[in-house]
Amino acid sequence: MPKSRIELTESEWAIIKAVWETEPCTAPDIRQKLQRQTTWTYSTVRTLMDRMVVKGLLAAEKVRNLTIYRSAVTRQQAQRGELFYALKHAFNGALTPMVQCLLDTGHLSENELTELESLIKAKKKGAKKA
Amino acid sequence: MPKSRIELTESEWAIIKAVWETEPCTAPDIRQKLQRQTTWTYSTVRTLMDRMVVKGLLAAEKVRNLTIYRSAVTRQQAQRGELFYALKHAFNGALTPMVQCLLDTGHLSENELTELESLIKAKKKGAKKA
DNA sequence: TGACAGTCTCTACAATTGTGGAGATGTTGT
DNA sequence: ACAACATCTCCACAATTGTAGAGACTGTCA
Repeated sequence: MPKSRIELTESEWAIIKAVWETEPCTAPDIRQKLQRQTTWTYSTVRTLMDRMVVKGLLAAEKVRNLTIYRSAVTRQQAQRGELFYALKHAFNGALTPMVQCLLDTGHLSENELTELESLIKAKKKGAKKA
Repeated sequence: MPKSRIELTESEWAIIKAVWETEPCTAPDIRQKLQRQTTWTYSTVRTLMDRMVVKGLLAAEKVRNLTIYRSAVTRQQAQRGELFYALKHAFNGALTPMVQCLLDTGHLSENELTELESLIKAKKKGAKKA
């Protein structure tokens, strides 16, 4: 049961996404990976990653003089954290208005809408069984 | 077209929600309103609100020695900002996975699911017309 | 007309976040 | 053995965020 409330800053999101795709990895690896999106120096990346270790978002391990990083939270966990944050603060925990807002705002194609419908249907079926 | 990217901290959410419900209002009003949730002093509330004015989240007006505040962004705008933040960072902009996550995580009753279905249906219809 | 209560202004300070420089150290090819 | 390079460690500093005290100002009721 890792971390109940996960909240990431924009920079942290950038880092952890790169880590998920690369782990196990080093700070230089991540810097490399983010080269297109940011101009962060090694120091910057390193500092961010070390702070994330302290927060329990990443795990670090020393091998000789190398520091190997791994994620300490899954993508799902992080996604949920973000979603809950929005849900709780912006929508006072009410799901339906949130989805409503999503529908109102997003430019959804008919296909996507249909897809959502099937998601819900599937969910309904699952719920019934359980 | 006010503010494109709206992002609020937890404290700011607390404040602006109170403002939406009370505006026009003063800092003491808001402090009062938040009494149950926080133990903020007048100074704290005031500082927060003034900073929000600088950011364009609130508007302030002086009447005699009173400072009257109003929201400068609508609830919708703020909600969208929060939602987009999550959407962009946690889900790389992909809506369907986001809804998926919502469904997976939230403990939705059958009723709520049905409600969501009708939302989508309505949306579909609207989209067709447009 | 003075004591209060309510409000304001100004200032401060610690924690977090964003960013990165300087210099030490370890690794390797020649 | 040394130059070149990759990586690390340590430190720094500005901006933002959370939190609030001290003291000035004003309107009001006895």
